Amino acid sequence: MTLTPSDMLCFALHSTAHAVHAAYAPLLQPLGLTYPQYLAICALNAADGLTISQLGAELRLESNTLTPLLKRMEAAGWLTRSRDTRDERQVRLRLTDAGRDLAARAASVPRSFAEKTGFRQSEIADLRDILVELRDRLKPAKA
Amino acid sequence: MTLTPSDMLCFALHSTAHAVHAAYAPLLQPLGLTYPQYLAICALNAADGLTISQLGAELRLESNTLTPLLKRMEAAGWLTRSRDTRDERQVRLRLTDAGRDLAARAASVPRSFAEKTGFRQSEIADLRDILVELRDRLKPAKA
DNA sequence: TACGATTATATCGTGCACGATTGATGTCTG
DNA sequence: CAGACATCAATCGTGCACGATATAATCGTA
Repeated sequence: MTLTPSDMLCFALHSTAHAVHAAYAPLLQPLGLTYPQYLAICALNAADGLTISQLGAELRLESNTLTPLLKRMEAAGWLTRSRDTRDERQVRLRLTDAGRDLAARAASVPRSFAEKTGFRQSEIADLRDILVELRDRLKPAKA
Repeated sequence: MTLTPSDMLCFALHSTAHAVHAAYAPLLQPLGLTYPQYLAICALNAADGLTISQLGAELRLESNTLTPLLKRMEAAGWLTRSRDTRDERQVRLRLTDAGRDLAARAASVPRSFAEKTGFRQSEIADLRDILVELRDRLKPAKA
């Protein structure tokens, strides 16, 4: 009864996440964005001025991943990173005009993706909610 | 109507895959395995003597990812990589005794994971099937 | 048989993810 | 107020993933 990867939920998740990543790539490449950078742009577009920790809480990442990613995005001219004047431990992230423009041009991406899946909006939302339920059972969000 | 990551199916998938990865880590670490290495061991335990392409078809990875991964596993003494004598382009992968032993010790891992989720077996299987459906719509398996 | 495709694997460069650690800033308490 | 502790970001090392490219073996066909 040797279980093969195809039998496993974990592998279905792993491989589907990669497939989704691959499906996003051609939509994001024209914008010069990687997928995690796209998530960061979306998060900041909805809530500008987040600290790295706050962005990390939203994306479930930590500074060891975010710092280099954000430095690349800063180098691309999409955002600024500056120490909070009240608490110099924190770094505030703010979209530049170019970054806000990019966010606007990326707004159609989720719709294009949804069409690729062929799923109805309700199916997409249901699946999302099941996944979030599973995720939060395995690893509750912090703060 | 700026969409944030929490609204998106893609992010739910992305973050849940990471959470599953993190949930597997403490189960695999005592065995000295990473998650992709665990998948490779399972695939080879079910079907020994695969070529790199065949393993890649199962895991949906290519030689640029698999070659270094398999070299590390060979260095750990879990498998052998040898050119097929009939077609020297291909590399055959075979578990060593240590590799087979490792597969046996890893057999309980999926059960431990399932318990962590708190989902019933039927729920796990249903979710797996939905994910596979989505994955194959986005990216049909090759060969 | 010779030579142009095709196939299988390997290599290289970049980016993401994460455990472990470091250093600087801020807070709390004796 | 001083020293212990906590918090925040950055750094380092390792492994995975993937696009692009290279190299060697094999196949097909003129």
